[in-house]
Amino acid sequence: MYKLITTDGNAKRGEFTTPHGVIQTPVFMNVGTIAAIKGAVSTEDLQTIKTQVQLSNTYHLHVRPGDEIVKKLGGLHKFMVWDKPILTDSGGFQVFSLAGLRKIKEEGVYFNSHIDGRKIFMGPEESMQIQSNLASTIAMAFDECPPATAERSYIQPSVDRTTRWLKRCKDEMARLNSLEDTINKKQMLFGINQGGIFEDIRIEHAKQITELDLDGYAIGGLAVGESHEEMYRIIEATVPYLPQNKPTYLMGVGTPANILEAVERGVDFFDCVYPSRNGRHGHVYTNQGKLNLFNAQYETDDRPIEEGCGCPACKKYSRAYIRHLLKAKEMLGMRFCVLHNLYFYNNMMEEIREAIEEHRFAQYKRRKLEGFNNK
RNA sequence: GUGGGUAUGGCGCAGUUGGCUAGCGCGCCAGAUUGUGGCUCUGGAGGCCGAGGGUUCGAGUCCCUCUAUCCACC
Repeated sequence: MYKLITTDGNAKRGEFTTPHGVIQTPVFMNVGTIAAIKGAVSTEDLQTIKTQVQLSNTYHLHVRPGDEIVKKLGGLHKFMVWDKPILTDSGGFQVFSLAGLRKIKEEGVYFNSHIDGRKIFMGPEESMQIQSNLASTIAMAFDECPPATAERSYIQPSVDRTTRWLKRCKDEMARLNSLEDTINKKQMLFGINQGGIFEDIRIEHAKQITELDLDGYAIGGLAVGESHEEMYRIIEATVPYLPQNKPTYLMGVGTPANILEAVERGVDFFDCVYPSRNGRHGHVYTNQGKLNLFNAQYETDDRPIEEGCGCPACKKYSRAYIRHLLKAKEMLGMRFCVLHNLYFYNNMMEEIREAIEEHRFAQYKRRKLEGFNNK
């Protein structure tokens, strides 16, 4: 259940109540694709870096260790020892982003495993069954995510199929939630809006999926090659046609600046691999922009990544030490950077929520963006 | 001491029967990365080819001397 606390322009400050606790929005979900945030990050760490929601992935967990195994062990929450909300992505994106050979049919998608190459079929029902086995808090609909370069003639039939798939997802989820041995019988389902960079297709699709009365709605198929301007234009055009009494989730986005722009346009949920992946690569976020700790200039820099930052890395360790760890390919270096970046994101979301509550979001955003550009 | 091998960017190596601005891997210096394969990709800097002499239109490639180093033997 989504409760709107207050607004500031189009920016929304809300609370989303789930069976695993309340999510304060806007929120950035921390990506742990394989039931772990890469970089040796534990549940204990997540508590210190203000994580509210973890995101895991249907496709990855289906391939390894297998959703049946996770179910036997009591579901994802018990498996990874995390009692707060978990959102599972449907596997739709992975089918299109990393499976090399694939065939899209009305019933679903045939493709090869990226682990051992074996053939896998996944359709709406399979995705729901896997997510039900994983017992996440929120399941995502199984959709097709076409590239930004896709033409209208490809997008329209693809979106129509995604709509048909969404109805099947809803029916299957309802069936699964009613079964006796289902772990989470209150699993929520978010639908996904598609339509590439065509506003009219986006809007029409938004209207159609809104009728299905799901628990939340995502905007998918963005940040896949189009420009920032195009992305903002589509968000601005689409959000008004999604239900305002449900959370809006912008999938896979993005940079801190992307998030500020999207919050301003009414988005509540975000997720992105940037803070964790960039962290593993030594790129760290600060209020003065992004730093690459591999750069030679940090070799003797004994300052923390960011002065005054409350993350476990900045409290004690220097840029020079972390750079050394990174250069030596020591896991601890990655770990510090990932913890810092996730803290940076989670903390920024907290600041955003406060700014909206105090109706000074526009000012907050402007200052933040100015800082990022200082680099 | 004798015989043999090797000397090419920080390290490890390619460089055909001598032919144009000497390559490659790693490292180094930068840059990409948006519902994650700790990956991958893209640029860049850096070498008077151990030293000296010779042959030749032309030598990293052939010849001589020296130096360094490795192996075997005494």
